Amino acid sequence: MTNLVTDFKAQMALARRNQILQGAAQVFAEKGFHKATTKQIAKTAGVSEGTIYNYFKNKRELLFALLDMVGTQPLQSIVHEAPPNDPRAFLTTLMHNRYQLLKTHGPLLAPIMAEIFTDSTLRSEVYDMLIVPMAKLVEQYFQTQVDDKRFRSINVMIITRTLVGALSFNMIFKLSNIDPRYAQISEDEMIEEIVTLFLDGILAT
Amino acid sequence: MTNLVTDFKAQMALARRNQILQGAAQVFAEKGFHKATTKQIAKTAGVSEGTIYNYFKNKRELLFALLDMVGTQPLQSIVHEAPPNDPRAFLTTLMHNRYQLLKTHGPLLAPIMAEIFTDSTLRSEVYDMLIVPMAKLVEQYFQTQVDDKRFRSINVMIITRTLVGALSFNMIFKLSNIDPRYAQISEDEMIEEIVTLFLDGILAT
Amino acid sequence: MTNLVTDFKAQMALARRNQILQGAAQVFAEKGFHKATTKQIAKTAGVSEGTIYNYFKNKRELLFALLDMVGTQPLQSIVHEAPPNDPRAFLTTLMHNRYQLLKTHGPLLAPIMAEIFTDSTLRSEVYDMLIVPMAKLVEQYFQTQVDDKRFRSINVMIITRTLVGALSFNMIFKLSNIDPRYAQISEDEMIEEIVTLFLDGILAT
Amino acid sequence: MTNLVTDFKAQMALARRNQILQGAAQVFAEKGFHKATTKQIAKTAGVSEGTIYNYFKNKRELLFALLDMVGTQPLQSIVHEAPPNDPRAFLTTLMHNRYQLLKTHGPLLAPIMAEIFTDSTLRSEVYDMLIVPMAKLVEQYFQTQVDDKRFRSINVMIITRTLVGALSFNMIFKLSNIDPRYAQISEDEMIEEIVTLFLDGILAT
DNA sequence: TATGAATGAGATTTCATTCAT
DNA sequence: TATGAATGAAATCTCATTCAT
Repeated sequence: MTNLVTDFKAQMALARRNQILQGAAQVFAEKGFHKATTKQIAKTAGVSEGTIYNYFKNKRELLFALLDMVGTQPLQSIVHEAPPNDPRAFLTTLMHNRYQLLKTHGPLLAPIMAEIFTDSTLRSEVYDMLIVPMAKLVEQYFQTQVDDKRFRSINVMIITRTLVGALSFNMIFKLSNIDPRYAQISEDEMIEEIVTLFLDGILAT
Repeated sequence: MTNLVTDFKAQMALARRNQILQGAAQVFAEKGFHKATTKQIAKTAGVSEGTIYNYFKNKRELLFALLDMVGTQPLQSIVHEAPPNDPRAFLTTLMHNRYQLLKTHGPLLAPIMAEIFTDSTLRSEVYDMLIVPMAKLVEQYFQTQVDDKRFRSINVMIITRTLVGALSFNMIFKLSNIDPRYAQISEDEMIEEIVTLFLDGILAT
Repeated sequence: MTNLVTDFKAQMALARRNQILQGAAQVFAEKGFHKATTKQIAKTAGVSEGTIYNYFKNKRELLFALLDMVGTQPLQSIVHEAPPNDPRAFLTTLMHNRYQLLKTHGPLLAPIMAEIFTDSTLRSEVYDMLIVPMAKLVEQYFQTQVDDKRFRSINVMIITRTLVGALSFNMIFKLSNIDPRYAQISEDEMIEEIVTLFLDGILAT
Repeated sequence: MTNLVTDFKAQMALARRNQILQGAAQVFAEKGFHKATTKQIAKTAGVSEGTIYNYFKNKRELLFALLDMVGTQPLQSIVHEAPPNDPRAFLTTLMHNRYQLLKTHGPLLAPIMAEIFTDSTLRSEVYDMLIVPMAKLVEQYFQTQVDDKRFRSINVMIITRTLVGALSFNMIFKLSNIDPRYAQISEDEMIEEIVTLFLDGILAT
């Protein structure tokens, strides 16, 4: 068997794997992890139930595989994209980047988030894959700014979590339809408001 | 049948209802909603499976009932407890209050949170019951401060969600064991750091 | 709840358990363990599939439970029934007893025997439950006879297994329809032939 | 196409067939018939799953084919090898021969035996292939000895089954590890004990 | 002929809910 | 009202077999 054939087969396998993942993503997004049945996933993906198990050990592995898809999102570049001496630009860029990530993968992340509260393995995985990279990046950035006296003395760990939580919460409100008032605010406005808060606080000057 | 007897019966029924809810709370906290079985709940509560269905329509209603228990937490008092002209005191008091709430009900809230991502009814209920009261309170407070020129002009809606998100995220980190560094920070320190951020921002002066 | 009620319930439970075991026995006998489905067993027993699992942890436990039924067969009495000084009577009685056991439980033992070759746990259980008691009894009897000089010096372990094997094999032939010639031989004749072989050997005198 | 080519092809096909059977034998021996998967057999044999079905109609045919391999064991020669007038030599030779057969094919015979209890076709086949040839041979030998007055008058059919059962049972004990005491007895001793029993019985003289 | 991906029927097991006592 | 045995739908996963390449 030549390499060409091998490559072709590998391509096909990858395509089929993705086909299944797409189906799983869709059904998970619609029904959540538990109410999504393998039968439904198979039907949506256009394969038989058995085929799913040729590519994934079990239903849970589908969730992990989907997480991997989301997790492999570039983040490091932000450090270089934004001018290092302009914290406003940095934070703004970072937040837009995360917003786009959630906008893209939001429906998929919901069932993953749901499982997080129950499944400690998944919890660790999400933490290591989605939280840690961002947190580390932001912490380091904050520390640098503190060292350079551009930021006052802060607990970078807490402030970082504060940032992540603040952003996440607002994103969820903006991307969901919970509060209709959010529809009237643009992504830019929302992010600017948060950035300004972090930089200047809310006290009148 | 006299009122006395009726009352006694009602009391018994209420007691039995609570008994069941205690059992459900415990098992939900341990196993999460889906892996909690009614058999297990019945055993933990010390009743039979059938009895559960005399007090609750189905397993899902147990979750809603538990949410009601958590939701009926006093919050309004904070406004009066803290001096209205001292935003730092207000925010600090508020945050401690919420922290205590999560500390008390955290294990029970986890399975509820997990279901939120799947169950839109539950989502609305949690939103109306836990988020809205706090959000409304904080929004009003913020608006007052803005009107009184103590706060600069802000989008109170966004800043409020930012506050809630920031606090929630930090609380989760502190109450879980995800990041060991959080163990070395006291509740007071954590809340102070967040409050200061909100009031002053992070820029060096 | 009075003891009467408890007893009644226990009786019912035992009856239901037996009802299921009867169904399992029948289906196992017809189809063998692997081809017997729980659905079929449930139908035959006249209960729902779920009910089976209220009484037995899994399908395999049905097999073990059936084995227990077969295993609890009296054997010790033989020692006392037969005159101790009459080896011919002892062996004859023993063999008839075992023959009756197999005649009664044969169809049920077949699927158990089949699993023995695959399932080492079952193998041990059958060995301990069916082989060991008989073997021990016979070995002791043989040893006594040797000590009393009624038997020549023999390896009681081997001779015992020889006896068990010899009897088992003949019983299987007699109870199955493999060899039609066996139909023309009575149980008495068969056992007498074997007993005489053991006592006298086959050499012409 | 010449005969040479045809022959070559036939040789290849036979080789491939054997290759598959070797794999099947190994996996059946390890896992038993039911737990052996065609995937595992294919891997062990070094072929693809599909190829198996080019040579065998289904998984069950593999078992039958393996049985054929075991069954084609020479036995007739024994009659000529052992001095006809020396029953002890004859029985001893016969038993050693069967013991070697089981020693060689034992692991493979186990899964076959397991299926016997369920599969009547297999049962007949094993009977015709393994039991009948030996039984017939032994029966004839016994009859001759009876006719020659070297053996007393016996039911050759029963005594033959007795012999086969006696030997089989002891062999299984010796080849398995069920009873550790069997490890301390040599093959020679075991067989001699059985032979002596058959010839002389166990009564003290 | 060889491959191995795809199939899909079918099996075991779980568990929320019902209902006769 | 309390019980808990019975239910049976439904879900996951396995694996012998097929078939396009």
